[in-house]
Amino acid sequence: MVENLHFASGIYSCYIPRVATKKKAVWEGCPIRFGMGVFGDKWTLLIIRDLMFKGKRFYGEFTEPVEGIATNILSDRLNRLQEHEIILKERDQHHGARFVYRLTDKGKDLLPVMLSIVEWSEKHDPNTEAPPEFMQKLRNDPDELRTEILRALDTDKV
Amino acid sequence: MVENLHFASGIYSCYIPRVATKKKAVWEGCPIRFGMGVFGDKWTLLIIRDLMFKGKRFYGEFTEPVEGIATNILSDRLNRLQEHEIILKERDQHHGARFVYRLTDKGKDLLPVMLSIVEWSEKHDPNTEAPPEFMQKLRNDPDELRTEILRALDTDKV
DNA sequence: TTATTCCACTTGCTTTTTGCAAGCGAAGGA
DNA sequence: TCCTTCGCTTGCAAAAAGCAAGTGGAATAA
Repeated sequence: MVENLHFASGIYSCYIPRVATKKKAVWEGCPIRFGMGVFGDKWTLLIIRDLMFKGKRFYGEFTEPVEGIATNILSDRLNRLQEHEIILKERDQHHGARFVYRLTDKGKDLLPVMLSIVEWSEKHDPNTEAPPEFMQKLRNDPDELRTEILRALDTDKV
Repeated sequence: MVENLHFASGIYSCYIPRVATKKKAVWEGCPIRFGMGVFGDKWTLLIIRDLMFKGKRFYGEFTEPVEGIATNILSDRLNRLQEHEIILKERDQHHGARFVYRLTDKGKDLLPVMLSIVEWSEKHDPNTEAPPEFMQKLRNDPDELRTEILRALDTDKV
């Protein structure tokens, strides 16, 4: 039975040596566990969604009450994302009082993760609001869609 | 600037109407938010990983101290996953005292999400333990890899 | 039949994280 | 100079997670 999983047995075995010790959890090693250490909570991927798909860049924009993240949690998650080098923070050229948050290349690399979540949710959420033309593009020409999104993120930089 | 995101503007706009109201969060609608409502925590995807890649099927196996999930949390997550129809629970034919947990089709549909996380983590975790031959297959022939994994999950059923 | 073991939780308690509202200091503009 | 905006920080209440021990049903052993 488990022998059939021989192709995954490498992944299986890779968890054994690194055990989360008391008071000092180890989140590296296993790829899924590593991911959970970075975005294993409700809010992190929602922030990344806002940066990636919604064109949000300013602190204040993230607090808009769509889901309604608390400002202390937002502050904490933005810091963690900076520590993980998934976003970076710079002064706004045109509006000196505020900062601009942008995805790094490492952050942009999360695009396939985001899109696979979108695809799963659109299929299984009976009340999905994912726009049909987006889903159509995602299914018919995902490479083109990814390129478009990345291009938009780059031009957005200015 | 944001105009460049026209292709995603549908996704953008789809968040506006459904606002998480006080004490009654709405997790449907937006695909990313929907996903977070299902697996937006540290443990859920680790359990799915164990079912999908590690051939684990019994309650006791999930508690093995690799990451070390507490039994009350495990119980809670298994119940939630059942409610979401991502896993199902049956008596073990050969060993009547215990139950077998298995992924439903909806659960197996999470495979692309899992694999995209694996790909991202392998790239960005300097201490990754993802086996090279698995990653090679994932990059060279992802369709074949997915098929293999799904086939193994089905034969595993017996 | 009775006793024992295994299994899958459940309970009670402590610790940590989150949520919420208010406040605060630095920078910029009037 | 004063006022506003921005990006947090603080204090406190509520919820969730972690931990260890206990429980009750089903199977197996005597």
